Amino acid sequence: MDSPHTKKIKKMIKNNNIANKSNKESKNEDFWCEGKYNPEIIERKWQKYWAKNPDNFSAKDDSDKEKAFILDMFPYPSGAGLHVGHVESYTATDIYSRYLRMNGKNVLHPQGFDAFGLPAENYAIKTGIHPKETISNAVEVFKRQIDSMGFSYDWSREVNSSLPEYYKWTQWLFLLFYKNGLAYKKKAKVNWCPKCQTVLANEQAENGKCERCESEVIQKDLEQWFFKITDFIEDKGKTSGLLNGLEKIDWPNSTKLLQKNWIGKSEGAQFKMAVILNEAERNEESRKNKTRSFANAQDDKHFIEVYTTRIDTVFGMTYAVVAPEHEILKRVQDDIKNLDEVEKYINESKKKTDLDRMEAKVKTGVEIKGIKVVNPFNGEALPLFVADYVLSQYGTGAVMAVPAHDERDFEFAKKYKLKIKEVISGDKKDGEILTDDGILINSSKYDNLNSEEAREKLTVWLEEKKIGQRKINYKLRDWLVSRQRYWGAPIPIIYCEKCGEVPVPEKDLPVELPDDVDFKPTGESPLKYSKKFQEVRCPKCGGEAKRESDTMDTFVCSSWYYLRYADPKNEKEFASKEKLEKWLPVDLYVGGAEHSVLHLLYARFFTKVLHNLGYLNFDEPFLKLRHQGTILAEDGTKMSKSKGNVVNPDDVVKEFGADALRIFEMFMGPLEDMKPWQTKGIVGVRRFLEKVWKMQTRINDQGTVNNKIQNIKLNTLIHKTIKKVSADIEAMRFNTAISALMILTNEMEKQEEIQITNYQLLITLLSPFAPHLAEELWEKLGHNESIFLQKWPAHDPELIKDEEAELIVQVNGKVRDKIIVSADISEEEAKKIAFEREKVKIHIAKKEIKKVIFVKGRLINVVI
RNA sequence: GCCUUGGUGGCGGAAUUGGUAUACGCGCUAGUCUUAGGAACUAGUGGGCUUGCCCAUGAGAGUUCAAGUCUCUCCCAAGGCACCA
Repeated sequence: MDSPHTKKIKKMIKNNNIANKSNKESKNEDFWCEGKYNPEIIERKWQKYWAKNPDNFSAKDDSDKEKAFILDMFPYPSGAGLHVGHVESYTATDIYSRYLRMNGKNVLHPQGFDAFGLPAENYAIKTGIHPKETISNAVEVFKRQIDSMGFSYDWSREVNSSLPEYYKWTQWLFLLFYKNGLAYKKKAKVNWCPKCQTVLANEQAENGKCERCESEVIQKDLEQWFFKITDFIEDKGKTSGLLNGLEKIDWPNSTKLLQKNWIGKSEGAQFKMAVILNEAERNEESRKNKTRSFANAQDDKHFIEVYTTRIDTVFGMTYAVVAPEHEILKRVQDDIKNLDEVEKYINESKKKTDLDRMEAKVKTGVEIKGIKVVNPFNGEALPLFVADYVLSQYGTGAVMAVPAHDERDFEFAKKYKLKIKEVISGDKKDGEILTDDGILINSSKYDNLNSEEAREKLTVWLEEKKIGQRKINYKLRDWLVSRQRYWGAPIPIIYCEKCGEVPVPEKDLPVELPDDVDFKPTGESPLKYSKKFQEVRCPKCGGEAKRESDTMDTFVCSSWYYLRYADPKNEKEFASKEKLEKWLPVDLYVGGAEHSVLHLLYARFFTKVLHNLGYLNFDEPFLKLRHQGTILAEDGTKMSKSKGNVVNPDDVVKEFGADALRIFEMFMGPLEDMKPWQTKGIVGVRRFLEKVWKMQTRINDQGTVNNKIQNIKLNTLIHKTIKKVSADIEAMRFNTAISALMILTNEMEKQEEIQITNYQLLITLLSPFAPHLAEELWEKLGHNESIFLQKWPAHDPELIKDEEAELIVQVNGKVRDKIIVSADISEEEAKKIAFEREKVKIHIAKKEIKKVIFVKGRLINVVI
């Protein structure tokens, strides 16, 4: 089979097998390049070439071609270097970008670094090395590693969130929010370590203990900066809200749902309940009068407000509960008979962190003696409790308790032996309560209504009596953006004794981070210790003033970076309107699912604010979003440094080549799936590349065709492959695209001679996946111009039509035979042929044929 | 507890509107290549037996000429939320 020439080449390859890693390159470089696929050499060669010809990949501000903005989530440059997970998503966007460019699109495909954040600061505390240095070293490593993968980023647009020329605009945006009432200061509960005298992030205060000194963390009210994200939950002006906006973007449903749940919209009713303070008022007559008249009472000592989504169960209320922080407790404290007990409970609750409260499995509470509340619907006087299973921050901080139809109330009522009154009938299991909707019972004139109808009527009643109304609540709170940390963008505010809170004038931006900061934990925001930084003149009155010493949450920096790529060097604006209009919004965004909520929600919020203020002409930043699935270690567990099972891309590139690694990561499975690494699996991909490489020795460039029939079949396959690979790349099904390329390669390999045009098509189809190999082979075929300046091939619809088809013959749905027929065979003809087949005859035997089902070109099913 | 996504050979995974289950790759088996070697080549590879038939897509039922795909019940795994009234 093999020609003498091929045999000779094979022998050469054999004698110099690639497993031999000893460095023989120097001996005879020409020979090596000729005979053997050596990714180490060709990858370096083409990376150099691409670096010298950045125009091949760069985004053109002045081009008329249709734009496409393909974005990766910019990485945090950690000291650990690039991870195989980075490689996975970057390869996906690189393939997509290269494909789009070859299809004539003007592609913006930038990369940058999310360089502020805790790890570098903690490292500085430990080692004394300045975060600036740590980060710049890590960035260098990342860039080298990224380039070694052959990713076609437009480095001329690189951003780094820790550089003053970037965070100047983060600060500018803060001031924009501030001036528009969207950034404000208020007291907020924070985790506070009394020994370190500092605020701790939630993750530093796990289990209520300080990460550093192990002492008990307490909750402390401190002045903190917030962004008013809750203003943008619903549509605002021309801007769609964070909820509605989700409907028009192409994101994974699970991610949209996560955001929805995080926002946590709930629709219900809020109403007032009269508070009875003493025995005298509990007399039947006065209570009734109270019920009817309290709505007009100006003295709010006399009622509490509760929120519920289940007003249909209101007749089942047997008690009410307020959170320990509820203000009613102070207002009525003179009337509380067991004040000592109540105060003790409140104080204990205050000590608990939110985490403790949530983790407490047993509900606790204390009845407030001497006080009753009145259910306005039936005038019943009910006991009032204080219990920390009711959250002060949500709703009104007070709830009506319906133990018959709410799990939490049921649990509490069982423990304190409170009445349980059923008011909804429906199916329920023994020993359990009914929490679903049903038909109302024991609810006076509302009996026999279903829950939904009842909710409507009861709410209307509340509104008519002016004691309540419809109410929508959200779980989402405003975004706390201030951090008592060094390595972040300083908040551009100055405090003057005379003028108070003064924003830093725009001309004075950026407020630069001082270098002369001691990182050792002193207990306060490190910026407080830089005199140079702290002591300033008030921009308004020129008097002595102090700078805000808090920095911004790193999520602020990452909420707008995608906008900066449009105009990364602009010194006058965060980006010019013209360039924003040219490049934004992002057409495809790829990154980890761990950002489903915070980063992606904050970025959407920023976009909506800027749209509302007229800076942007769109209100959703990322039109299409996909997540890359986690790559697990070979044993199916998560890769982690401590387990020592982390795969370093550098090692893989060294052993198998960047092209092999790229293709392998795409071939492992669907992009979004979690999948385990298999070092052996990469061997198959490498073999595939070798096969493509070796085919160059059997090229027929004379245009003669030896086997016409074979050639027609191959042509069909080639055009089918063009169609499939194109469709798969567009749908980001890279695994099946590669599989199709393998099938084509295997088929071409069987040919005695390979037509040069076919080989060129194969290489072109492969080029986005294995860019180095493709460039090298393309050059060897005598082309002077980069393969990436070629047009992506189009398939010929005429050529993908099969002449013949394999018709499946079934009897009663079971496959009994397969026949090769002409693809457009008619039902009559197919029947005729099928009934003549021995295998069919046997199965039909003498039975009567009831029905024949025919699917054109596919199958014929005989039903007996 | 609630929500979401999944469960297909020894492994990673394919499978259009329901229409050949296991494509492609790994691994494995046998063989080939004038030393050896495999990250080379060739062929085979879901299971069972009576060798042309039966059984197989987490389990069980249902709809259909036909189910991995649709419907219901249950089991398991991963991820998210978690006292939000």
